[in-house]
Amino acid sequence: MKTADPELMRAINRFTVLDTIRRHGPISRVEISERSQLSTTTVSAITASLLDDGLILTRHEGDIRNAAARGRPRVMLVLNPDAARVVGAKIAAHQMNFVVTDFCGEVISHLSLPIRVNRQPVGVISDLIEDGVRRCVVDAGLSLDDIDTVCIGFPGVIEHRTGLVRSSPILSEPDVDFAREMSQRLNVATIVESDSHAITLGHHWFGKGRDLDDMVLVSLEQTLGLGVLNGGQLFRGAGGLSHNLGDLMMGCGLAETIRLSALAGEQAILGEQSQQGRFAEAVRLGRGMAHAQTLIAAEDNGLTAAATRAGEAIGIAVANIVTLFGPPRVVIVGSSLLLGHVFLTTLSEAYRRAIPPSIREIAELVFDNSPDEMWAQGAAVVALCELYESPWGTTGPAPAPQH
Amino acid sequence: MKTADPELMRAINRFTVLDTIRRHGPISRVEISERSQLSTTTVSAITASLLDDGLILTRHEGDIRNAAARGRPRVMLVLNPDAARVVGAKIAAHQMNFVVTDFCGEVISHLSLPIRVNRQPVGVISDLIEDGVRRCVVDAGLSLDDIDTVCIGFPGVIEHRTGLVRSSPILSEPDVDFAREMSQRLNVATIVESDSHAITLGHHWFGKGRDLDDMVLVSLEQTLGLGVLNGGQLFRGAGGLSHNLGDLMMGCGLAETIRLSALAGEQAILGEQSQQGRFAEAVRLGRGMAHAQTLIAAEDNGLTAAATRAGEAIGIAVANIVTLFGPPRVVIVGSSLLLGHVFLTTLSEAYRRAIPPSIREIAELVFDNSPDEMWAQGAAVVALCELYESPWGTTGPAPAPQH
DNA sequence: CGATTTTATACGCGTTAAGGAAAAAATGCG
DNA sequence: CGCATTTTTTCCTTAACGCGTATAAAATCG
Repeated sequence: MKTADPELMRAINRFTVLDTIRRHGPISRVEISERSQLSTTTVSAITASLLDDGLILTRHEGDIRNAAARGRPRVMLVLNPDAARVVGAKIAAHQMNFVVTDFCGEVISHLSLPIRVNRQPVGVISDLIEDGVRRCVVDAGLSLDDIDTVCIGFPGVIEHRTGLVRSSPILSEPDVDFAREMSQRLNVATIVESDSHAITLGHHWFGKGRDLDDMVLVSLEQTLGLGVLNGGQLFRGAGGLSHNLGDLMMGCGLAETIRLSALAGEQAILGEQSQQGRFAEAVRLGRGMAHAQTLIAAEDNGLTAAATRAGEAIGIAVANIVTLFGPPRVVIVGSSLLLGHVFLTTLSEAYRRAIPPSIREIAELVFDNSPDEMWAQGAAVVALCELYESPWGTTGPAPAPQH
Repeated sequence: MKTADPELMRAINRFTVLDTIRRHGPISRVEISERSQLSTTTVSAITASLLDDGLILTRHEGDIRNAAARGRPRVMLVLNPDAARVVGAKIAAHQMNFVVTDFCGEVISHLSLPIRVNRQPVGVISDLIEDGVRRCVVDAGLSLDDIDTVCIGFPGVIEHRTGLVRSSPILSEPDVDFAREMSQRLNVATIVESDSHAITLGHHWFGKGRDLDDMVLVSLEQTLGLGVLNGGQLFRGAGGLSHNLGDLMMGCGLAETIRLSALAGEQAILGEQSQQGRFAEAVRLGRGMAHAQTLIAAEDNGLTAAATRAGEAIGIAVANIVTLFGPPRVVIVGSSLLLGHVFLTTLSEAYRRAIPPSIREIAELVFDNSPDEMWAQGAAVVALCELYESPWGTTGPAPAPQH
């Protein structure tokens, strides 16, 4: 059971203020006070402390109120981008993406490496990731010493609390302690997180979930993942395990059951054709879905059927997720969206038919195919969230030692 | 965003102490301090306040430590059963159950009314519930004025925050504001909650979930419900809606989909036979499942097939729930358990086959068919939880006004 | 039987943080 | 240049936690 002491109180209120400044751009102390329900006194004390710690900056310009601004002008506060730097990474089967971001989550440098890591030994993958991180940091004009935290987004089932990769399609062995591995290699605090969770927070900060504190995100890539945002925070089930939608069983009786991944996973959609020729080439380059889309446009019957089947299954699964979580919005992301029109309309239609009428109105479906960079940025956001919540100094301008 | 102030701090710590006393029976202050990580000073102050408010009592007997107990003997603290009384109710299609409990959740009186409320007008149902509550209170030797809170457990989709019954199989109309209706009739604060949520908390306090702060409960009655306990608290999705498992879609493609309720709902299992003769009689008395079990034992092929089909479907659904929430335990309750051996083994077997191997070990399945009284008691627990969290006085012995 | 030991609880004090009142700062307007 | 106005800071009060220590209550020992 969590007990409360002044420290917790300070942590909560500091985070509230910092998060308010992050969300609502340049903002004055009074407005923070209004938004957060904290007294102006408290806001003043906390902002003083944040300024003292160098986490925020004052900006005297930009008071965009009524031009007839009388009285003492507001001093606007913004995050100090230079307060910290983090690295976010997204590891996929055929592609690795790295970003370095500032304290605001803005991307400073981006590195995309089209390398197949699928089924490589853990040591090789660690090597590749280490190289990617180092290079991306150098590209940003920084050194690893300038980096506060690294967060690596991995497909599969990840135990966030311990940094354990319980199972991942790109690792041949289970239960890899990747967090420790990378922390040691880089000598920087490293978080390992499910890629779905990363992109969920990414959308919460910068994407399709900016306005909501409750939502669900479904990611359709090599694995089928889920991120649940509840009260502005990621919902991590008991044990902090990430979810794996692909393991959901579709079907009524044992005779006809099949896992969702076998219906709508990347491999299931692309099928056997993808093992050969130009298709295999495209897949190897991480462009399997795009290639499939051109084939579908050219009326490839097999692929069209696969896309339809996958769309239906996902639509039903999403309806079930909505039944369980009742979110106001479902954001659907991932490479499978590249399958195009057939897939999307089938999905939407299946969803519409599967959702119980009584809750048909509560959730809206939103599709988004942001580039891989955004996934890496999401991982960076995961790292930033931890920084935001970590304790820094104490509130208030420390009683300056009298000289 | 929730901000912190001394009031919140106090509320958190008071609750922690109160909950520790409730859970760990007669307990001394030192032990509370050890368990809660609060200093002995704080525990002393808070317990003084709780004693002052009459919520707890001291007991000088019962120090069950090492017999060679030297030093000052510990003073044991227990909840004061008389600190409050609440009413819990479980409303089902053919049966209403009421309990009055003390502050510890112990049942003082229990009333079971075998009345069919199914599809009655809202006014009639309200009348019946009102009568039941009043009579149960009188049976306990109390008057309604002695009751602090009433909680009514309803099947269906309930919005706990507002007390709205969004949809329920026993109400013919949607969106009934039952909380207000009953509050007005009884002139006592009334909570409306999903019956699944009620029995979940009931099991957390007294049943199969006493030792766990994270678990999932699946209830199989007229409706198929779900309760998720996360960190010792009920997980209520966005908007505080309760879940409805019965609305889950089983099946891969649109052609073969069917809702879980159509496979494993009470009506789906009992089938058309239950409309006639002695079976109908049994159903009307709320003994449909028990009757079905005797028929199955007598090798009724139709019913056996139905039970098998339902067991398979539920087993798969439970596996999917575990995939999503990863709880260490799943408690399965409800009248359908009365179907007996065929149903239970099919369910377990289907679960075993449907659960992904990687997480096969994390969750255990537990069956429980406690009597209806426990559901009502669970509703009482819901009411008690609100009382526990509500602010009472201030911490510590108020600085006695100097005379 | 009283002194000593041992343990539990209570009390005083210091620290930290929130919040209210009022002063101080910074600007526009007459 | 003084005054009105709005924002921010300063000072003070209140509340709560934790530390150290005093006190209370029993068991043991001389």
